[in-house]
Order: sequence, then structure tokens, then C-alpha cells
Amino acid sequence: MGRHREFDPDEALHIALQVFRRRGYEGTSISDLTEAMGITRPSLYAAFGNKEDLFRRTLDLYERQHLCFAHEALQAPTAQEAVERLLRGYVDVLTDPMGPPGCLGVNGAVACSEASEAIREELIARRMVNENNLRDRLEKARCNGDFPSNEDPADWARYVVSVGLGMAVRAASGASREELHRVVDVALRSWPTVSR
Amino acid sequence: MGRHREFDPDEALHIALQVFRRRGYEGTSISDLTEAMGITRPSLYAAFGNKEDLFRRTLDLYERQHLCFAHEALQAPTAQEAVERLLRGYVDVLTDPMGPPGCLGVNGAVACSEASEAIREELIARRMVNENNLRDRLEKARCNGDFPSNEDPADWARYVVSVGLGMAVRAASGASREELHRVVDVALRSWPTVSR
DNA sequence: TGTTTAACATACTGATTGGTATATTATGTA
DNA sequence: TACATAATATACCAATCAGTATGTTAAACA
Repeated sequence: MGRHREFDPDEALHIALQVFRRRGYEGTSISDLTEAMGITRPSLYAAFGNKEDLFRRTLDLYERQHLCFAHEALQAPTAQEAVERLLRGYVDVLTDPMGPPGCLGVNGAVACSEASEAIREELIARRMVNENNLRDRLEKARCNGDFPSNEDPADWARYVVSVGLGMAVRAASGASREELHRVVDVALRSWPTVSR
Repeated sequence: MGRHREFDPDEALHIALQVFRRRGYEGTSISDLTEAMGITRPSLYAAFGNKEDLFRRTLDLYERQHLCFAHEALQAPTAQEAVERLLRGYVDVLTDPMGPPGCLGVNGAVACSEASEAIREELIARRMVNENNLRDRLEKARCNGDFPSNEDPADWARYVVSVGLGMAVRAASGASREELHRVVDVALRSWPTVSR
């Protein structure tokens, strides 16, 4: 019973994602959000808790909707193909013309005031999960003879993620899709092969 | 004539650099700055103009004091050595234990509110200068036969800067110096040699 | 020793921040 | 039709934001 909600929370969350992704966590005000969503402040707080809760929910949505390709990419037959799919897919996310450029996980907060430290650390932790997934994939590849045994999977996962982060910053600065794919081209030139 | 200033503007600027570098442009408040500097608001405004002016002056100081190695690095005898010095030197800046980790040019603003767009664009422009300097160095190297003629200097400059940006984000997230030097190790594995 | 000048300290401005109290309106149920 | 419930709209909260007006203090010059 009770009055019906006059807005779609899921649609509102998608809008929040766009705003947060463009402006970052601290650069986005509640007024920015309610204005873009077309709802009032009490409606936002009733539906999503507070700003921090809302941001975490947009992070979940972002990973579900835009970063889901990574899981499939890691299941490519070879390690090299997995990494290439990872980086190419990420470039396409970073420069998706349907939304603001860059990555929510990077644009969200690289540096921020003390008040937002919790969000900054959340983002760092989420990035670490992705890197660990890649490292595990490379470790598996090394067991399969698909990745040189004298190379360190952690080193290469760190390198690949670093290239990704760099491209995310560039994308937020307006880099084109083609430009970033050329970065991937160069980044992959060093990929190690098993000698036999 | 008139009363003497009771603080050292240059010392105050160094402190501002520390604060801005840790918290970013928007994450830093005037109160954060005056508190750290040990001066009052009117003193700050009298000495440095407004927040935006002060930030630009800290940027100048940062480049002068921490990024000056880049100029010398580019003068290394070979392109490969120049790039290696560039990346290694940058890692040392990013993880200098005397200051907060990360790069002011990246921590300053990746994403921000509309009110700080001018600062964001200033940072993008300054980054572009560095990339162009590297590209020019590689172009010179190509003329000297020190860099393959079938490789694009712009592509490689873009790649190197991307790796640098990625490491800057990592550093701000707490990455160690050793960790980042291992990223450089991997990043340089693909450096192209002239076939003869 | 005045007078001028500039940096000092205190207190303030209007605007905006994240978040909420209150009253109204619309709904399902009894 | 009356009641309970929940979402709305309006207006508000204290705190903080960047920036400043004002009065006081300390120095250099005449």
C-alpha cells in the first residue's frame, strides 16, 4: 500500500552513473544528481540512502553493465588473446560514445578530501580485484605452458593494469578510440612467448 | 615601506604543493591550505591571488622542482636511454618519500565539477606538452638512425606517457617504488631497435 | 617623531554542501 | 468510505565553501 513511485530507480541509477562518471565522486553534488534524474532530494535519499551508498550502487551497476566483458575476456583460449581482449574491450568502454569518456573507477576519485577517503579506498580495492583476476589467469596460463615459466604473472598483470589506468586518464582527457587502440598495439608488442 | 611579511611565500608554496598533491584541486579547501601553511586567509589571498592562481603557481613549482629531470633525460645519447631515464625518474618522483605519493598533474584533477573545468584543462594541456617533447625527441632519434624508421614516434610517445599516467594512478593508490620500477621493466621490453 | 604603507587578525559575506523535518498527495486495504 | 502507508513537494538545517571588509599592528620614510 502507499503511493506509487513516480520514477524508475534503475533508470535513475543509470543517470547517476553518467553524472558520477563525468564529474567524479566529489565533483558531483546531490543537486547535480537530482537535477539530472528529475527527482527531489527526499526521493533520492529514500531510494538510495546517502551519497556514498548511491555511489557504491552506481559502481556495482558500472561493473555489471560495462566491465562484464572482462570476465569473458579472461576465458579466451590463450593468455595473449585474453589480455588483448581485455585491453581492447576496456578502450571501447572508455570511449563509448553513449556516455562520458573515461572509467568510473578512475574518474571517481584519484585524489580527494579527507571526507571521501572511504570512497577512494573502495575504488583502489575494486581495481585490485581486477588485477588479481588477471594475475590468476596468467598463472593458469603458465601451468598450461601458454605463458613463459620464467616470467612473473604478477609483473605482467601489474603492467597491463597500469596501461589500462593510463588509458583511462587519457580517455577522460578526450583521447579518441583510435588513439587508445594504438596504445594497445604498442603495449602488446612486448608480450612474451614460450620458447620451444 | 610597510609591515614585513611574517611568513616565507616560497616555503608556503612548498606546503601548498604538498596539500594539493595529496588532496587534488577540489579536494583541497582554503582552510586546509591556511592551516598547513600557518597563515591566515587574507595573507594567502594577498600573497597568491585566489585558489586557482595559487594552484597554477604550485604547478609551476612542481614542474620546476620535481619534473625538471625530464628535460635532462631527453638529452640522453640514445632514445631508449632517454625513455628509460624518463620513466625511472618519474617513478622516483611518484614515490618520493618526502611528499605525498602520485603526481600533481594527475592527482590535481582527472574528473571534477564544472567549476574547476579550467584547471582540468590546464592539466591536460601541460601533460600534452610533455608528450610532444618526447615525440620530438623520438623524431630526432629517427633522423639519427637511433629509432626505426618504420615506427611512429607519436605512437611510442603516447604509449610511454600512458604507462606513466597509469603508474601515477597506482602511486596515488599506494604502490611501492619497486613495484613501479617493475612496471617500467616490462614496459621497456618492447622498445624497438634499428635492424641493420 | 609623525605619517604612510602594508601585513596582520577577526569576523563576516552569500552561495553551496550533504542531509532532513514537515506537510501534502496519492495509493491499497479494511 | 475511512484508514494506513508511502512517495511526493517545500522548506529548512548546520557546516563548509571561496573570498573579503574592517580594524589593528608593525615597519620604512620624511
